[in-house]
Amino acid sequence: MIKITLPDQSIKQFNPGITGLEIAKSISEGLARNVLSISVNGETRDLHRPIHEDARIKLHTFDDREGKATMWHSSAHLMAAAIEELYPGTKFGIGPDIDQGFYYDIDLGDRSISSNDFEKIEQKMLEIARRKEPFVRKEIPKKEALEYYSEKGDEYKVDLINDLEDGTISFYTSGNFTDLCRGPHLPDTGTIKAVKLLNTAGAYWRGDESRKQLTRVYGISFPRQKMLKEYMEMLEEAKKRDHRKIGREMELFAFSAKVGQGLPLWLPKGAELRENLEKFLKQVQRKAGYKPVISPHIGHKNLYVTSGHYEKYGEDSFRPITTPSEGEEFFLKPMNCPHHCEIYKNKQYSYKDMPVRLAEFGTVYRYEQSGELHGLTRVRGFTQDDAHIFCRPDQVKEEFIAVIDIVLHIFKALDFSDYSVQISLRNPANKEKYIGSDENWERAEKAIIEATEEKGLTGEIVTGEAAFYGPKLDFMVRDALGRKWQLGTIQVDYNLPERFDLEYTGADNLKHRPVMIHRAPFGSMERFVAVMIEHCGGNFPLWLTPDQAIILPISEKYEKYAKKVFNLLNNYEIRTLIDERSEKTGKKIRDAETRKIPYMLIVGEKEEASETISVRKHGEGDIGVFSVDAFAKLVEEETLKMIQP
RNA sequence: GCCGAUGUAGCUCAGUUGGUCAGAGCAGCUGAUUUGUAAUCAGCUGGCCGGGGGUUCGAAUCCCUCCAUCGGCUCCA
Repeated sequence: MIKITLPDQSIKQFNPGITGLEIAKSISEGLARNVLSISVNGETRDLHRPIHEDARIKLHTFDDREGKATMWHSSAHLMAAAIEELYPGTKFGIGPDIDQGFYYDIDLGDRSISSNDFEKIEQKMLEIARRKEPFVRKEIPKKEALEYYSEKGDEYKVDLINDLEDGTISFYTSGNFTDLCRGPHLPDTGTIKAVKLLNTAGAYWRGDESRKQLTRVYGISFPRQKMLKEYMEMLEEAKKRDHRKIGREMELFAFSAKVGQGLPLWLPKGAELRENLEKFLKQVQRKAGYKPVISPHIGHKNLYVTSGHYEKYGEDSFRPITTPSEGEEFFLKPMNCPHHCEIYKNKQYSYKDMPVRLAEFGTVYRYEQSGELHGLTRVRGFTQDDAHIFCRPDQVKEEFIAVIDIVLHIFKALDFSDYSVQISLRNPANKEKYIGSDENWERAEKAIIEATEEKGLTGEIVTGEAAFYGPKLDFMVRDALGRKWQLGTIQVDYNLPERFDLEYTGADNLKHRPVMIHRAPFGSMERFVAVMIEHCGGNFPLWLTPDQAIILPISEKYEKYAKKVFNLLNNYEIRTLIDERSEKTGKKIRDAETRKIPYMLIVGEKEEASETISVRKHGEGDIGVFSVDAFAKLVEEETLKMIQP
C-alpha cells in the first residue's frame, strides 16, 4: 500500500499504481466528473498516470489554475488535430495554454486562415472531442523523435527537440495527431464541451524577429457550454467598458492623425478628471513630505549620456533636436530622473536633510513602434506621476513603507479593493548583470520584503526580474471584470546616484552616496485613467468625476430658480451643469443617465416654492427631496469617505 | 517595425456580382411644444465613401501605394 496525502492533510491508503482519477472516485463521484489533472508532489500530471509511491497530491478541476491550464493545453492539441485534418501538411510550432485560453502557432505554407474559417475549425474540434479520443502518453528516445519529425518535414518540432536534453522525450497522441509535449493532458478529448476560436495573429518563431512569422490562432474552451456563454458575455461587457469607446462617448480624450499617432489630446472633461486625480495626489504627497519640482521637456544629449539612457535607447528614440548654429543635440525627455538628479546636485546635503523627495507630474516622450500603440495605455507622450526619493541606505525600508501607504491610499480612494504585488529581485546566480554592492542589494531586497510583509501585502517574489540598477515592487490590481492591470511601481536605484556622483555628508563628515527610489503610484496618468475608465465603466467616483450634478428644470419657468441652485452649489464647489433645453423631463433624465452624471437635481414648481431640489441618483433613481445645504453635505460626505486616509 | 484585418456624415451602421447607392437611426440646427423621474413632434444641415494613383465607357465597390485604426508578435528607460 502507498500513502496518499490530500491537501487537507488527511492520508489515504491505496494500492500502488492507483491513478488520480481513481483517487477522485474514492472521494466523490462529483469530483471524479470534474477533475482534470493532478499534482503529485508538486508536479502536475495526467490523471491516468499511475502513482507508485507515497505522495502528496492535489486534484485540479476547472476552478483552479492548474485545471484550466490542463483543459486549455489539451484544447490546443485538439485545435491542432482539427487543423491537421482540415489543412493537411500544416506544420506546427508551439501550442501552450495561456492566462485566458490557448493558442497554437502554425505554418500553413501558402494558405492562410482567417476568422471566416473559425466556425469550420470549431465544428471539427467538437467532432473530435465527441469521439472521446484518449490522450496517450508515450516516451521515446530523442533520436526517434527527430526521425519522426524530420520525415514529417516539420522543421519547428525538429528545432524544439534539438534544444531538449538527450534521453527520452514524451509525446501525446490523440486520434491521428501526435505532438511533442511534456503534458499533462486530460484523460480524453470528451471533457472539452465548448470551444471558441477568438482571433489570429502573426507571431515570430521563437519570438525572434529575424525568423519566420507563423500564424497564431487563439482560442478558449470550457467543460460546459454555459461557461463559454458567460465568457462571451464577459468579453461583451469588456468591449462596452473599453476606455477608447467611453473616452470618445464621454468626451474625455481624442486622437488626431494630424497631431500624430500615440499623442493623446485631453478634452475639457478628460482634463478635469485628470486634474482631480493630480490635485488629490499632490495633496497626499505634500503631507508625505514631497517637494514639487518642474523640469523642461527636453534635455541635452550629455544628460542622457551621463544617465546611460543614451547608450541604451539613443538609437531607438525620437531623433535629436539640434540647435541651428552650434549644432548642439537635445532629446525629448524620456524620463524625469536625470533632471531630478541635477536638481538634487544643485545643493549640498547633510545626512540630516535626508530623505529628499522631489515630485513632478513630468511629461515624457518615448518612441514606441507604431504597431504597439493602444488607446491611452500605450502612447508616445505621457505624464508620469513621478517622484524620486534620495535617502540614506538605512532609510530605504521606512521610505518604502511610506510609498506603499500612498499607493494603498490611492487604491482605496479609487475603489480598487483587489490588488497584489510582485517583488522583483536579482538573480543571485548571475550577479555580474547588476550594479551596486552586495551589501546594498541585500539591504534593499530585505527592506522591500520586510516592508511588504509589514503592510500585509500578498504577492509573489520573482528572482531575476529586478532591473539592472536595483530591485523593485510592482502593484497589480484587478478591475471590476477581474482583469489584471499593472499600475504603480517602486524601484530602488544604485545606478544613477553613481553616474551623477550624488552625495551627502554623513555624521562622520565624509561624503556618502544616497540611494534613489523611483516611484509612480499611478504609473502614468494616461494609463491610469484608462484603467480607471475600464474599472468603473465610466461611472467615476463622485470626487473624481468631471460633472458631479446636473440641474434639470421641469420647464423654462424654473430656469431662474435653477440658476440660483447652480450658484449655491458653485459656492460649495460642486461641479454642476444645467440642462436648459426645451425637452421633457424624461428626456433630460435619460440623457443625464447616459452621460453617467452621478446626481440629477430636478427643480419645478414644488421645489421652487419650498427652496428644495428633488435628487435622483445615477443608476438608482429618486432618492428624495433635499435642501441645497443638505445635498451639499451629502456630496461632501460621499467624497470624504473615499479620499480620507 | 512585422503578420492579418478594417476605414461610408460627429457617433453606430446599411449599401447584392462595378451601372440614380451616396442611405438610416442617433447627435446637431430651426420651429412648434412649457413639459415631474430613462426618448414630444415637424422640418433642415452634414459625406470627394481615409489620402493619392491606376484599371474601366463607368469605381464606395477591382488593383497598387500611403495614412490611420483594430487583433496579435517583437519592444516597453
